[in-house]
Amino acid sequence: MHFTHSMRNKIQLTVDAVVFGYESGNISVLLVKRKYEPYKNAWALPGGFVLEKENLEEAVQRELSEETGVKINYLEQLYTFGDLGRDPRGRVVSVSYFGLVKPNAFELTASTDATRAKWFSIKKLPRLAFDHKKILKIAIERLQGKITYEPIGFELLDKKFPFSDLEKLYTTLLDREIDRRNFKKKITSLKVLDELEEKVSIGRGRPASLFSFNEKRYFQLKKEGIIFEI
Amino acid sequence: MHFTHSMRNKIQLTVDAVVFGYESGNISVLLVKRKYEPYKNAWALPGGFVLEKENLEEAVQRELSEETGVKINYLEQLYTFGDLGRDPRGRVVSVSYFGLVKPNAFELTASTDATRAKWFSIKKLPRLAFDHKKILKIAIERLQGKITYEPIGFELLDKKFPFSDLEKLYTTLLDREIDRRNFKKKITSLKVLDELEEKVSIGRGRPASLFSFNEKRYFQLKKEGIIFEI
DNA sequence: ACAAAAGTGTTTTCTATACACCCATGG
DNA sequence: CCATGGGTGTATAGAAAACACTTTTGT
Repeated sequence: MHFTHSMRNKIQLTVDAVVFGYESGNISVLLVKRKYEPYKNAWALPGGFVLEKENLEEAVQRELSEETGVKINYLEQLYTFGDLGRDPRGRVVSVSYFGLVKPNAFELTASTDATRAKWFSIKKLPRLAFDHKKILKIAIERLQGKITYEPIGFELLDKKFPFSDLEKLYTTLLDREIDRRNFKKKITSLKVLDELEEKVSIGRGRPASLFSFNEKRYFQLKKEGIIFEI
Repeated sequence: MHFTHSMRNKIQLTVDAVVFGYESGNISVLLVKRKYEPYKNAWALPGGFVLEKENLEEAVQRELSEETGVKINYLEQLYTFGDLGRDPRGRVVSVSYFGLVKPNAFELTASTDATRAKWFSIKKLPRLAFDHKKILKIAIERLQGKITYEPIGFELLDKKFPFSDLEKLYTTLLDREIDRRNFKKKITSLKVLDELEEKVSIGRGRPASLFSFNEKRYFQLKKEGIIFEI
C-alpha cells in the first residue's frame, strides 16, 4: 500500500525492558510502579514512549535510567508486541528489550525512588499492567533458552565469583539439579574461566577459589555462536 | 517519561517481509520493485505502513498479498529496525518478518504484476532500498541458524519429495557437504518422514522414493523444542 | 555398456552421563 | 570434632563421524 499524508497513522511506539538480575539462587526482574493512568499504581516493566530523534536502544536506556537508575550490563531486543487492544490508550506498539545486570548494579541507586522501582523474584510476581505478563513470560523463556546455547553468566555474575555461584545460576535458571563435576568439566573445556589466586570463605565450609571470565575468549565464543549443551 | 499530547511523536510504523523459497539447490528471496519515491524503481522487501486497526501480522500478510500474491506457508517475527536515518521520509520504524513458502507457491500469481515482484537467488541480489540489505542479512542468518536446531524443511519443500531434495536443501543452506548416510540416519531417527510407495525418476539415474512429512510428529517435535544438531 | 543418481552398514572416536569420597574451614 | 560447603576422577553408554560399494534407471 502506498503511503499518503491522509493515511498517516496514529500508532504510538514505546519500548519496554525486561531486566533480570541474579543473586544467591534467585532470579529477579525489575519493575516500576506506574505514576499515571492507565493502570495507575500497578507494577509494570520499565519503559515508555520513543522520542522522534532517538534510537530504540537509546530510548530503553533513557527510560531505564529515568525510572530506575539501574546500569544495564547487557541488552538485546526481545520481541515487538503490536496486537490491537494491548493498550487502552489506543494503538500502541511496544518494542521490548531483554537486559541483564550484575549483582553490584543490583542496588537501586539513590536517584531512584525506591517505592517506585523494585526487584521482584520471578517466582513471586505482582499483577502486571498491560500485556506485560506475556512479555515477561517470553523474556523468561529467552533467558532459559539462551543459557543452554550461550555461555551466559558473564552478564549476571560479579567480576570475581566462586564456581558454585555459576553452578547455582544454572540450576536456578534450568530449574533442575546438575552434576557438579560434569558441569565443571564442560565449563573448563570451553576455557572461558580464569582461576584466580584469591579465595573466599563464606560462612563455614572450605573456602572457594574465585574465578573470572576470560572476556576475550568469552566474546570470541559468542561470536562463533558456540553451542553449549547443558 | 510521562506521555502528554504535545509530545505525541511522529514515528511511522511499517512492516517488511523477508520471504524465502527453495527450489533445486537455490534459495531465493522475494523482492518488489518500488513504485514511488524514495528509491523509486529500486528493489525492496515487500512491506509497507501498518494501518491503525490491523495487527502487525495482518499488515504483513496484507502487504504480501497486495504486492506479490504469494501465499506464505510460515511466518515469524524477525527483528525491529528503528535506527534514525534508515528512511529518508523521516522516522520510520520497521517490524520485519521472516517467511517461508513451498515451491508450488513459488509461481507468482496472475494477480501479480510480474515486473514488480520477482524471486532472486540470495547469491545474486540487486542493490536494495533503505536498510533492506541489512535486514536480509539478518534473515539469512536466522534461516541458517534455525535449520540446525529445528527440523525445518516442511515449510520449504513440497508435500511429496525425494530424500535428495531434503539433503540438497541442507547442503545449500549450510553451504557444506553432508554425509548422506549419516544425514539419513539422523532424520530417520526423528521419525518425521513417512516413506511413500511412489517413486519418481528425474532424468537418468535410479528412481527415488518419495517422502512426506509426518505433520503430527513434526509439530510435536517443534513444540518440544527439539535440538537437532546437523 | 556406461553414466548418473539412489540406496545402504559397520567401525571408530568422541562426548555425555553416572557415580562417591576427601578437603579445608568455622563453630 | 563435627557440620558445612568445596573440590576432584574414572568407567560406561550413546551419539557422531568417517568411510565405499551396489542398485536401478535413461541414454
